[in-house]
Amino acid sequence: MTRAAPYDRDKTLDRAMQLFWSKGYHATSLKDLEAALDMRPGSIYAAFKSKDTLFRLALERYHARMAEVFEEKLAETESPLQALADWLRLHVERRLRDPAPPACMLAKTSLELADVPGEAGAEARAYLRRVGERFAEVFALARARGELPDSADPERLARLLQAKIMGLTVFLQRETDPEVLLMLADDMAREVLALGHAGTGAPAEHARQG
Amino acid sequence: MTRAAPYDRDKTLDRAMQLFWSKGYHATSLKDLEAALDMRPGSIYAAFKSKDTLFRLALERYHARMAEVFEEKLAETESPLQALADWLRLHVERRLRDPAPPACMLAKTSLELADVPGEAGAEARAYLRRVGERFAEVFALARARGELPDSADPERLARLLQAKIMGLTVFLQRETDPEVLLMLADDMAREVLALGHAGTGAPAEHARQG
DNA sequence: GACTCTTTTGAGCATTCGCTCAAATTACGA
DNA sequence: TCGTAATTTGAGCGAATGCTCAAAAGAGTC
Repeated sequence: MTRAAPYDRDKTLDRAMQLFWSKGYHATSLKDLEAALDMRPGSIYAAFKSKDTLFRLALERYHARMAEVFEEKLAETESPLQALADWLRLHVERRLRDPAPPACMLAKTSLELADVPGEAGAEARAYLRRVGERFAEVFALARARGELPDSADPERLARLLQAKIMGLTVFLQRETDPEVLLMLADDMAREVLALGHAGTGAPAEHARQG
Repeated sequence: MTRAAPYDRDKTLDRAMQLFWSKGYHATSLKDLEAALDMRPGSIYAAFKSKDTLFRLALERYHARMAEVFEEKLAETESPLQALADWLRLHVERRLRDPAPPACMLAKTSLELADVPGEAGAEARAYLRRVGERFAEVFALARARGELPDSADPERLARLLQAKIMGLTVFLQRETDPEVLLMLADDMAREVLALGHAGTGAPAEHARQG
């Protein structure tokens, strides 16, 4: 090796992720990327091959970051159900503090690149599927610990939760009042915790197996 | 007047809506529109002024269509709560039958045009706000009829419901199994109906006022 | 300092973008 | 049948798009 790349690949990918996350794939031009990464076109293509590839690296990074925060919360909380509820609230609190885009990048991409040829849209949907599977594992764990009735269907609960979360992040885009948003996250968190109180034959017995 | 336009403006707008709905704003080129509307660029600009204007007309149309179906269901059902639940299921059933794009065009647009200058994104968010207000009216009606406890907060319930619906439509994009989707709609419908059984001091007392 | 290998540079490619406008076409009244 | 005004046409505009590549610049070895 005779010359090291002067840029920090990690920070560069972070900036690309931030930009793509906020503007989406199509609305982000190479001029935008050149400015954000402080690199000239040739360097960008030498380092990342194409706009498409760079976008997919940004997607992968986004997924990894989100999973990291989630697993952290899960590890530090006794009850899996409580961890899900806490994470929901934490998610909104973070978005109120950070200048990060409010909506989920995976959901955004899945929608933007729905009928557009290319792998990026399908890739985003694959990541979403993995997130859903992880939620199902957590619900299964909760059931094994007796937090959920035996009749509970982890996959079904996971889909319901994931749909709610994606809806929450879409909602974050149109609403800015912190109080309202925290209330919404709280309502969803309560619905998760209420699953634990069910199985008594009482109300809120949605999402049973079969 | 000496020459009538040969095209049917209503059908033309429908086709434009379908195209924008499915591909989004940026991924839809004028070439695509020319083909879908069977019009040459000059005619399109004479009739609709610009791509942006045409897109906003498509948005308006989408909102009107959705509102129409909703109001119809509401009018034909005794209980407002039941109407909401039925409409939720109806929505998914329709998407399974029709070849229409699965995701809500308003949510899609709100996300795609989040950080992009222009009015279209804000307009989509304004329509979403109107939908939310309508939901709140329906919940208020349910409360007035005694279907909900006096302590219920219609606006809060409306936000929760709307977030769930948007999440549902995002979910529709990644999942295609009809059984799974109907199950999900059913779970959400049940959560709406469960609100009616609350107020007994039992579980599922989320979304109270204050 | 000269040589080598790697990386950056940026002018500029081909293509596509949204859009315009002078000319051709059409349907009506006289 | 003709004149007229509204409408359609499509070649093509200027600008922007994603991207390339020959040349320049830098970091290491001797």
